[in-house]
Amino acid sequence: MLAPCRRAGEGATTLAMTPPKKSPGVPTISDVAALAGVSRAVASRALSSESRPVSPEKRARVEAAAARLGYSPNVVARGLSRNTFDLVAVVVNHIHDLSDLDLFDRLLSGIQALGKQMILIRMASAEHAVDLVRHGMAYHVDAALVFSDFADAPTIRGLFRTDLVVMLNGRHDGLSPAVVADEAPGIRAAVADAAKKGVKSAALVTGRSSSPNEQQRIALYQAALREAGIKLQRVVQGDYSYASGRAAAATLAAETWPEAVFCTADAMAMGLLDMRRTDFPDHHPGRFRLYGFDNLSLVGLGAYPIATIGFDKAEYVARIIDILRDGLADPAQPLTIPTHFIPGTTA
Amino acid sequence: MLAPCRRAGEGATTLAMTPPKKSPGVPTISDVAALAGVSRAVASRALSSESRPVSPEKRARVEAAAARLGYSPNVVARGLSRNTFDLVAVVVNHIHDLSDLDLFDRLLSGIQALGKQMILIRMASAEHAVDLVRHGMAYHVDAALVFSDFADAPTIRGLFRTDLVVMLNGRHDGLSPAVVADEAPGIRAAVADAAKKGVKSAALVTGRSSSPNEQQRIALYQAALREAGIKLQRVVQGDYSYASGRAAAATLAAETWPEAVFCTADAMAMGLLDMRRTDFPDHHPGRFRLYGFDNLSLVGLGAYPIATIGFDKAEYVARIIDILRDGLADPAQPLTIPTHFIPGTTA
DNA sequence: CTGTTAGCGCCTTCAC
DNA sequence: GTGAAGGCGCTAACAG
Repeated sequence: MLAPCRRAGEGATTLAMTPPKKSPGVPTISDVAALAGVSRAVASRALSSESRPVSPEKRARVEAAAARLGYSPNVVARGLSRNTFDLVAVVVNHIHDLSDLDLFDRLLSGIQALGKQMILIRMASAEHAVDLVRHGMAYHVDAALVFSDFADAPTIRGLFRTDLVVMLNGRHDGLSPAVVADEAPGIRAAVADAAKKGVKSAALVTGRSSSPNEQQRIALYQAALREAGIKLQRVVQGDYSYASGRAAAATLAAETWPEAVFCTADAMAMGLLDMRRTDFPDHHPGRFRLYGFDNLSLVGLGAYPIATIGFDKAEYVARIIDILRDGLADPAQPLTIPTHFIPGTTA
Repeated sequence: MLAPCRRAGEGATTLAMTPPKKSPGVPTISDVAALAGVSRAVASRALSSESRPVSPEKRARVEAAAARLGYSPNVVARGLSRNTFDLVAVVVNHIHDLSDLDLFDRLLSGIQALGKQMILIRMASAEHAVDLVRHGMAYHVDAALVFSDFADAPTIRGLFRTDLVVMLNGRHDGLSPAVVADEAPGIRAAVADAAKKGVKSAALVTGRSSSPNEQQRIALYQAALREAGIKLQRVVQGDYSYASGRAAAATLAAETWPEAVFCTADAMAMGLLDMRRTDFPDHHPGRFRLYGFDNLSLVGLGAYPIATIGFDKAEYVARIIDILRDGLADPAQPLTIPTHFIPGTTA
């Protein structure tokens, strides 16, 4: 199976043994040109919305012919000569990198609005990726959007045939454009909120601290807490997952529960809260403030009474699309999206 | 921006004005053949893991040359002549059709394991779709997996150049293969579970009842409830969303709360439960059984104390991949995946 | 303005 | 076994 697609001069029913030349198959530009009584070049120009001028009458004839034949250009053949395919690769480590379907959906429709199509690459490991990309259409994309924190910019640039890679994983060198969240304002605001509510002691639940991204985030929390006079009594390491949030709850419960818990991911905050609920099903949880990070849509809907930190997803996607369309004047300077504090329903 | 990708004989730095002929650009098979001292045809055969025999020594020379040059075939050119691109389109109405990232992730890695790449199409409207698909690489895919309930099989077949479309949206005609969940066993088991626990009255929260899929599901619930002697005291219509679950809770709260609530989507059950929690924050919710549908991974993790109905996602994806690889012997008969009842932590 | 001619890079007969 | 030659469908370059 996975039969090749129908080609020119080849009907859907592949019963003909005769050299398929004029079968009622997919029409080519030659068919259009012949029907319109012009040369292939003129037909091509008339249809390609090109700058080159074509006489109105011929253009009309060509368009009529194309419509009558139901012609649509073979983008592969076009690609081979124009050397562009209107494809954008989205590279993820794991699909969950696109932590939020909302974001993903916006991105997809933005790319389509640009007249491009999205090809999705799951990059499980670096070596695997080379084969994967080199032997597939992905190699020929016009741009690559990198969410996977797996590879750095040079690696990715070497992997695709395009030079336009947009780093969205925090790992930018000065050469490829990047969009990053400015986490400082959101974190400061969250900590300030806690301080305002009289919190004196807190715990921090982190992700894999190996990533430079996460290290910086942790540093921001530490600085903000110090500044606000809140004692950071415990740091627990998780891995951004719901399950690791549950584990963190167990760890924290072994000591005095802090007045506030900051998690560097909403999923961890959710797990932590659910674990508390499970542990004390009939007992109203002791008053503590819970802060997440990411602004997952589920949290925004009020499913979990936690406060969170996030950026405007629409703006984030808009910046990415801008870069795709116009490039970035100065790739040395990553584009920055500010984060905000989002008070929860019952933070 | 969105500059065309580098092509053969074209270095990354586009400073040369000379006709790029032997620049240190992307190597072609001609370069390999020249370096190996053989003809292009031999090089092609040696590299294409073809059945045609090539003398071992020449093969070795070709392989060495390819390795030294870092040659990788241009899949576009190959596609143009072989007429297949190892691309699989995944058609969604809205990205949320892939209700679960787990499922999506499995699918993506399954497709990649097949040596194919996934191109993602968001089909907002039918007319829009034609242009979108026809003018992009998507038109040339080897297969299309249709999750969007937007279009029926004939429409989709007319949209792509391939005849292999796999209907995963429940809208199968007899011509294209389809994979559907057999919802009866899961629903019967869920209702039986309620009956066993002494439930006498229940409500049903449904999705858009316009879809034939949903209508059948509703009928299955009705039949099972009747059979189990449980009175269906109320049917509330939602739209599968978390928000509509909250709304349903409000509607139900206006009357006597039923002993059990069955929702045709986990997201609705989650919303319904959270709404109850919000309404009675300090009050242990009256004893009622809550049943969802979909087996979202969040539910499986224990985040929500609801029972649910679902199928084995690994098996589901495996069936799809099977079809991609081998086709389906009898497309008239949709492939069926049984659903199971999954008792919740505190159903 | 238009038509002719060469490719794009690969695969595939078909002769040798 | 091997190589030369002719497409695949379209577009860019070059004449008219």
